[in-house]
Amino acid sequence: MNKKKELLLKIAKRLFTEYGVAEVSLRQIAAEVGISHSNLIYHFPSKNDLIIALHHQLMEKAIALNQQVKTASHPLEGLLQSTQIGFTILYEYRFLMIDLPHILRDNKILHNTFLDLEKLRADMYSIEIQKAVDQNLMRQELYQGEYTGFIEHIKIFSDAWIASSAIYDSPENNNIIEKYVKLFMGFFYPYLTDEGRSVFDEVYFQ
Amino acid sequence: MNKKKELLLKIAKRLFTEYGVAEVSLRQIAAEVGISHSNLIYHFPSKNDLIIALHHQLMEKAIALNQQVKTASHPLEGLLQSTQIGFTILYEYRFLMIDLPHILRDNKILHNTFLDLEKLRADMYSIEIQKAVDQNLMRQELYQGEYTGFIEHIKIFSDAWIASSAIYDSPENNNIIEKYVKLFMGFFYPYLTDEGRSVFDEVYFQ
DNA sequence: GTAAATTTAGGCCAAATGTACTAATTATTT
DNA sequence: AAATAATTAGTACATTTGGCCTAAATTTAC
Repeated sequence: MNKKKELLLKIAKRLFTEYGVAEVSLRQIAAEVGISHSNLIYHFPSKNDLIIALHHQLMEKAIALNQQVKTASHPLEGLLQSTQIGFTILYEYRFLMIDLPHILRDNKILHNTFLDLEKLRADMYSIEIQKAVDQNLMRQELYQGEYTGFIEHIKIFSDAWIASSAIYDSPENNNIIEKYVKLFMGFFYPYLTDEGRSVFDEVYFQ
Repeated sequence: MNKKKELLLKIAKRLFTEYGVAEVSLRQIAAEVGISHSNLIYHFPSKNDLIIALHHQLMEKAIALNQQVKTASHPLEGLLQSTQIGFTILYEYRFLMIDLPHILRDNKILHNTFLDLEKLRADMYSIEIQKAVDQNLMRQELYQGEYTGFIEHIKIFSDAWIASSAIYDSPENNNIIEKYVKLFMGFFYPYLTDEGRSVFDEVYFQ
């Protein structure tokens, strides 16, 4: 990736975050960077190309950082670590999540990427929960399909917390990520066993 | 409310739902109705006025329908009923929730309305949960603030399920509302007492 | 050092949009 | 019936935006 392109993406990301994807034009971005409209188009022919490139950046960072988190002692610890990392990176690219339906509506490729990712996430959660059940950290299902529903809950939350934050949280608040990581982890608490709870408290409250 | 205005709102709602708020212009709406662009502007000077009027419709319907649900025998039954009603009405106006951040970004009035509504909802949930705890249908908190977090979970879900559905559900699926009402009710299950669970099963599975 | 490729800028165009103004038509009131 | 108010249509204008083409400038390759 070019230095120049990285600069363009950085500024595009800032403007998208500040004003929303729909409200920012290629001309505005070019003006902000200090280059001509044509020049920006030379590098990124359309707004969609910028968005795809930024999404690509996000994925690269997420993959790179998550490979550093493999030595968790418990499923719950790994979960907390990857949640913190994931939420932090995602927040940097929050314009994607804030305008997600709008972006995916006119971007079939990205939409399909999201559908694929959703399946991966569901599998990942499913495996982690199974591990936690096996280690007697989480209880058995109370009814058939309970954890399937639970996974739906946390998937929707993972997609939605940024948009929710954009609506309800004060922009001055600088504990946003911490707040939503905590809320996310709170999803698990009622499903934990007594043992799970003591492990959880230990991991989570240092 | 005028017959004419109602027609305009109906068609605007359809177009917003189908193509997204940002992608529909006043000229398109006018063309679809079969009136001149100027005429539409006479009734609704801007897109925002249409959105505010539609939101007003939504609130009127929600208030009217919820007044018919006062005779629930349990908090859980009332919760289920008002959830079903609320989700059904909201789904009719789903364009509002799908493009929510975008809409609220350039609509301070509606944004403040949402912030106020959020507080009302939180209080309502808080009261219902307290009732359920008092009636031994839901358990006590396991830790200080557990139900505060829980209310955050269900508020975010309530705001987000429509956008999530727009992204992940097949448009042919016609059990969408049922699916998300079920998911919503599933949030409560792990917090129920044994008694709460038997009541819940009875209410929910007829 | 020269040729080729890459990058950059400027201008032009067509389409769309919001806005405003005027005139005509229709409905309502008196 | 006449006057007044409400509704509707037409038009024109400024702005913005995405696309496209050409030429200049800069970098890279040979």
